[in-house]
Amino acid sequence: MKKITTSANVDAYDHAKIEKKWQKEWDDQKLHIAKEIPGVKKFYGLIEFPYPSGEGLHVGHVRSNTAMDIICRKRRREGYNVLYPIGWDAFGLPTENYAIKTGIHPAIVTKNNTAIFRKQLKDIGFSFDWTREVNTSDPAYYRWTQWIFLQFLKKGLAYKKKMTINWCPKDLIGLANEEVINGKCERCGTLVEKREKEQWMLAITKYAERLLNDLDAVDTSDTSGTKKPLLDWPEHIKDAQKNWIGKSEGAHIDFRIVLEDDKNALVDSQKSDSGASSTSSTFGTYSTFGIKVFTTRADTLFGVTYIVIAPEHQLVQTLMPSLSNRLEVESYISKSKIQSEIERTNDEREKTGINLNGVYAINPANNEKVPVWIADYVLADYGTGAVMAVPAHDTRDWDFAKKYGLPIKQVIVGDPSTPSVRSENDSHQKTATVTDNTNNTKAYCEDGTLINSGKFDGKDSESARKEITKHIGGELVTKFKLRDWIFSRQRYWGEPIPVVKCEKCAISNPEGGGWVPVPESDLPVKLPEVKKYQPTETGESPLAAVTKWVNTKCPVCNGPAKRETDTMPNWAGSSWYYLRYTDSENKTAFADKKNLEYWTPVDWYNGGMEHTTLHLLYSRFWHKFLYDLGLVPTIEPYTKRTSHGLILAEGGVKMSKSKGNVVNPDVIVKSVGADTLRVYEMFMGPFDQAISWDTSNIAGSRRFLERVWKLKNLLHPDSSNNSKDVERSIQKTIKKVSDDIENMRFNTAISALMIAVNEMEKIGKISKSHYETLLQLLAPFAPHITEELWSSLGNEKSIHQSPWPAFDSKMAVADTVKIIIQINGKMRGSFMAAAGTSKETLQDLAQNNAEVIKWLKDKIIDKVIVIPDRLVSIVVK
RNA sequence: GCGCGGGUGGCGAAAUUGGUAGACGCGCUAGCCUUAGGAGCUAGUGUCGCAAGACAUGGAGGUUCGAGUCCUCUCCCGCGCACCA
Repeated sequence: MKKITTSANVDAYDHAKIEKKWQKEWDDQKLHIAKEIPGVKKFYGLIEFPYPSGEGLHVGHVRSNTAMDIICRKRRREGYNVLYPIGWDAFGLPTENYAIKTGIHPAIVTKNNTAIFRKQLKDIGFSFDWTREVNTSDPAYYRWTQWIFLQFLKKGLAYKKKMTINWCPKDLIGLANEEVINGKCERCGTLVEKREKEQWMLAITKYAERLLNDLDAVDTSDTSGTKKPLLDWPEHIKDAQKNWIGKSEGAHIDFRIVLEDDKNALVDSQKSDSGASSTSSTFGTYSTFGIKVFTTRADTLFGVTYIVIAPEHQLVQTLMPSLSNRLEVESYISKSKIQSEIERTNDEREKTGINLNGVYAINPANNEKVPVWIADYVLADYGTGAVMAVPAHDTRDWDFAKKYGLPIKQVIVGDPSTPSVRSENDSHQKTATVTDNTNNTKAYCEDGTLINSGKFDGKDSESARKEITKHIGGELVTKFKLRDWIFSRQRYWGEPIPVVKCEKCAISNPEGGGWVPVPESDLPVKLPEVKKYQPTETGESPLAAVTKWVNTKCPVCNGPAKRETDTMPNWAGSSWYYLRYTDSENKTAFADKKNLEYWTPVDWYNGGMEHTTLHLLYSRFWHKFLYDLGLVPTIEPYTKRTSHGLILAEGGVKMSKSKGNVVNPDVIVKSVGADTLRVYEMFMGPFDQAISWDTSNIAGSRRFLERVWKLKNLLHPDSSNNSKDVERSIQKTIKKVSDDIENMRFNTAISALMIAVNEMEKIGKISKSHYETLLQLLAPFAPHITEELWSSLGNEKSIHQSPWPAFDSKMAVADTVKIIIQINGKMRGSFMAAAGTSKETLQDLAQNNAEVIKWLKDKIIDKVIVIPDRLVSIVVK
């Protein structure tokens, strides 16, 4: 028969063979190894290095890695010297937990897992520079993580502090605030508890202002005169960081505390044996025995009807002896202490509190005497741990006042031009003793005009804030939600914190608490072998059991000392890995200055939204710190940041081992090839949006590549008969694919390539040069098949070293255009016209168009709008 | 509650400055080719309608010759933060 199956088989697209062949070839040619070449423009593309979990590579890794791979491949062909490195964020709990279960050393587990990841990544053909691979759990790497910690210590930015931490009773680990989600452990979902523990802290709050301001900094190195932002980040990522840092401008205002005895007489606090210091007993003068509140609404000061302080506030203990309801107060405090985080943050929960009987505060604005309450809706660790309550203008205070029958006093009215929340005659009531002088059903929280505020009546909120603060001797201050970073973990599989505790030094130098840094020359402090990885109930690291390791000599006094057994959180190693990539083998510094100057900052960093407030903020902090020490040349680490959307399982749920819906990329690579997998993941939908995996759609991507493969059968030796149309369509494709890659609109880039292939198939013959251009555009997406076809066309050098196709705008201009005819806004016809046809001619052609005439019959033309090269819009009556 | 994203065919989605809504792909339908096909090729495929045509981008208004796109109000979904004074 006419069977051509054999010859077809010979010619079939054999992805397995092709992909293996070229991966080896590229390796042999060292095609993707980056070298510092002074004078040649560089591009540093970065992906978040993976945690080598036992589950293997996730299809989500493939999505983000492919995206950056495409960009890097394009940059190389645009003449950039490209660094696209890879490594392992290898410290972490899952590995340690696995070690606990199996007894296998985490280092072994890590080694096995990275080997699997490495093979998986190589099989997909990413153009990583594998010679710069880093591993955060490698002593040669964490030596420098420890070294950076010592610099923090030296500058006083690392300190140990006893504090209440979030404790996960399941993982037996302390958590950073950032790792607690809705009162639960981020990793295992267990309710966290509060524990008192000495913790190493990093003073990230010292950098809060700069971390915030530099988000909107202007690039001063750009001398072109345009004010280019320093960070090319999408606004939503900047917003997320800004919200997290949480700057608010407000004022500290002092309220004097007075105590009232049984006879309702005011007694100065000095007379009580509270131990508080007071310099005056005269009503109306300033007393140091007072309470400082933080407020952003000093304009509402005249509306204060009570003061609330956090149960943990020191003043409560000071006042305790003077309280008549001492037992109740004590019981409230102990109750709120054991309250779990989840209860405290539940928004359904009603506010509770208790009055401190006999304790009053004097409003510095009007000398009014208001009661003092404690309530756990006031946070001890924000602001001053005390607030002035203005129920008329704050929702929380409103709720609380309504519940406990506290007075509500309105002092702000809305702009009269906008609907007011209150009636006219209310504004003339000026009484300090009303229980509720508003007719409102909720707090009015907007800015407005002041009333009931003495000489400030009629002022607007904004100016009143400053004036009132000044008037009563308050202080304008700035607060941040950001807290210092809890840097200790009581676990094994992390970087040991390189300090020792020396009792002798603690006596001679009490400032440092006896903590002595390990000399830099003694780094790294290596993790010792342990028998058991199990963390302890007491909250001590498993390292504490290794007495031989723990007992050491003090580097200062040579006396007996004990090593710190806490380790660093896994955010430590990832806070500076992008710097190590520039010089991964360096043994004398974390990276050579010359290399840092050449490669940094990272030009483009893609990663997940989930790292916006943790990793991204932490690493910016470390980078700025190193910049201050003169160790890195730029104030920001990442010039451009983008984020990818998650890949969900079919049905829109998260992929997880337990649900059994995890897609293994190996299986796809084996059955349809890495190129198909790459094309599919780029085509599946908008890159920055979450999307569900859909196996049935992979066939379309495979089909597309097969059609590209078969196009070679349409090669025509005579390229002279290429019509201008074909040329134009190629140019359009160059433009579209180039632009789309820059904007990470990979789905439409592939769609444009599909359109080009469809057109070529339809025409039935293609010239070599057009085919080559198509392959060149497709090459970043599908590097193997394009390389094979490119080479079969007789090219000796790799397609990935060929220049990126140049867009020729002249060739792309069409000489005839389609003109749309609209009648009363509805499309009624169209016609072809030469590009640049005059308005008059177009109108004429439109009105005489056969399809249009019937619509114009018996109608009067009211108006005609002509958009040249586009449309003619006719309005008829 | 606040912040950030989204709502367009059966499905994933396209749509420069407002200018043919649904490109591209999946799926589906019919036909061709095959011993066969989860292969390939051709044609079709928003909804209603025989058709002419009408109606269609979460909903309601508005601006405009013209709105998925701009304005006002509103509903729903996802993510983040969450008593931050």
